[in-house]
Amino acid sequence: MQYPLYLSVLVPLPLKQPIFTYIYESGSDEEPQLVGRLVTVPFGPKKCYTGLVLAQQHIEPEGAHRLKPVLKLLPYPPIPPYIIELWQWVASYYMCSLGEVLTAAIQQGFRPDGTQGEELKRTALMLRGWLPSERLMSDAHFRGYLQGQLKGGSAAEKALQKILTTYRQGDKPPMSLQELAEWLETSSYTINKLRKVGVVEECEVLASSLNEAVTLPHHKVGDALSKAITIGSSRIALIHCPNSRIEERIPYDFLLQRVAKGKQVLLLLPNIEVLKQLMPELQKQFGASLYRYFSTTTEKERRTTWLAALSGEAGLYVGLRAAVWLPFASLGLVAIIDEEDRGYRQYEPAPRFTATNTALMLAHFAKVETLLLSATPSIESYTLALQQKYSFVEVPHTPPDVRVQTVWMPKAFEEHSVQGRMLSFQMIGAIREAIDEGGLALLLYQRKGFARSATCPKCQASPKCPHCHTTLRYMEQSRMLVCGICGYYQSLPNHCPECGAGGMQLIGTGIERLRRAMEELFPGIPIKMAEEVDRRTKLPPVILSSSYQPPQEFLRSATTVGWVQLDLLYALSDYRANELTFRYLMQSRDEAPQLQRIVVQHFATAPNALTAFEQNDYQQMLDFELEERHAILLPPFSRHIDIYFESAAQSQAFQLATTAVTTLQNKLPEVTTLGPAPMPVHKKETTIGYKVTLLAPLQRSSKQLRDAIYQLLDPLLKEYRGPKMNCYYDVDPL
DNA sequence: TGCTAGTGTACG
DNA sequence: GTACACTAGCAA
Repeated sequence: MQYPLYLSVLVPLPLKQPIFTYIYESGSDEEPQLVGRLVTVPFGPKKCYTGLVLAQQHIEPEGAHRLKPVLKLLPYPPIPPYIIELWQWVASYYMCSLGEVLTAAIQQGFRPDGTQGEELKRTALMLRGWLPSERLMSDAHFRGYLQGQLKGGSAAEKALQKILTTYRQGDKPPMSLQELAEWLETSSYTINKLRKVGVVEECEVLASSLNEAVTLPHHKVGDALSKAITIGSSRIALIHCPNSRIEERIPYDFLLQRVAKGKQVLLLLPNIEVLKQLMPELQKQFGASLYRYFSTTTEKERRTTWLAALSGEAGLYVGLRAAVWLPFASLGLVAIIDEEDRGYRQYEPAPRFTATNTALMLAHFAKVETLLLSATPSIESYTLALQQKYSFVEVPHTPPDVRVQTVWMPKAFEEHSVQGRMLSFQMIGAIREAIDEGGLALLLYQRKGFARSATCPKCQASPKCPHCHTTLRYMEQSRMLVCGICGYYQSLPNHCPECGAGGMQLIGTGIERLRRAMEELFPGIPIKMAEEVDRRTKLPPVILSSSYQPPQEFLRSATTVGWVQLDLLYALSDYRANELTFRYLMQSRDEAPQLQRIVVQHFATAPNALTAFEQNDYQQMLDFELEERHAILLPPFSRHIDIYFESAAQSQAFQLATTAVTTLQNKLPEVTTLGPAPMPVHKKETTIGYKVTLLAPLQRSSKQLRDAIYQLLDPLLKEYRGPKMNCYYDVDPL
């Protein structure tokens, strides 16, 4: 008996309600299992999208709408139910549409979208050709009928016999008619006959489903790190590897063992730089069972990896944050390297999610273990370890043999031991040592341009960005005043635009001024900015980096690291500033194998991060942070959610954000609601955004909190009349 | 009256 | 996200 099936299909669009019903006419006797399958469906008057089947039923649903039919059932295996559960969790936890999660989770290449009528772009891994028909293989009646049709002893009947005795479904790729004739040892006339009666039919098959089995790697002699790992009953282990370099945080042997057992292992890395650095060794260790999944690989390779994950191929799956979307059919382990890294956070576009947290949920739904390996774990993870939600492993280590000098700049100025505005005698001495021994001095100064501002000597006015209202910095190279946020630029005016006085003064310092000072102090020595260095030739003796996380390859060669002004990081108005300062200090020393000495200049008195770093004491930083954050209920002692209101109309956005703040403060008094804070324009359009920050106590479940927010804000947005307003959430921002 | 730009609504 | 219907504003 045949009847139509009604499918609930999730479409990859950012809608509040992205699930729609379609009709599927099934051709076979049994009810096909379509949940988890990808289907192409018509949507609206012109478009069609590939969506995910969430449910099926044969009872006609209510509503008099005329339902549209499914256009095509994609030949991928179904997405495992626990993966769909994970995606639903992401949409709910990170407060975004399930359609947005689907868009992120299944890349464009795997779900061809297009215009109705026009042939959908065929996916590259499909093989097209002729094979014995599915009906022949599955339907005994049809088989009998065909055998009756073809005269006994005829060439066609012999060919059918051959198919029935030798062919098993899926063991041959689709063939051309000529190849089919060769296989069946018959003529094109007979093939044509078989085609007409329906013994063979044209079909499309996934190329990868015919992959031959990969030999799994042998498991080798254990490394010390793998031996140290123990995982408790919580199935999550936080592994603290103090003073380690990135390659020392990969438990190769532990991962190999799981792969050798025929399991899929997900290895998450925080950024492309680390990934490139580790790739040769990973390739050596895992060989053919290494599957790569990140944006710089070819689309074909990503698709192979995706299909391998979905078909349950054992192996090590390596990727950046997007690899958490791989639909693993037989996951055995998740390993996250440097879980605290900001590279795991995605801000734009939605879903705004943290891959570390999402990967933990992936492992949770798959009921497998997770390893978090880090040199400086986040306060959040450490707290969970303290609460015994994670088991905690401290890997033995040897403190590095590096000379650490700290210079308190106010005192240095007082003693007149500062040259070129910002370099103490200690710093200059350390740089000179590096130059003399033929090493590399790497100076860190996270301040772009030449000067902080151009200021009028008479009225003290400084040109500001018309979009962001921040003071424009002066860039020496382009001789322009530039906005550090949106990139707006203008030339340096000769006269003050406010009062007309002449002789604008350049106030404050930037990395370009540092370079000029260095050139005066070290004449004849090549001094380069990090971005100018030609990586193919020998490194210059001095490199200036405007990032506190300089490129790994410079750290690898550095013999001296100089922090020109620690305060630019430490004094950020971010409750994670101290934690971040400690982490970057540690990295600038521990990831540099050649390092002899490190000099840190600072203005603040005894920053905790610096003292903890000098004493090589992670615990000291943690204790300080936990106390600070507990006192004012910051994460991990509260939940942090940011709400954004964006519109071209500034006053309306501000007004709505203000109303939201008052409503939230009145109705949720236990939650600290801050803002609205104006946000810099981040897109090219002239939209203005306001941010409202919520810090909610942990007593209430996060689900309850989110529901309460929706209940209060949805009516506000519904009532709002005026220019287009965009409102979105950012849960657990980093 | 005709055109354009902006907005609201629905999409199964 | 895209398509289409609708409306306000404006020029002919």
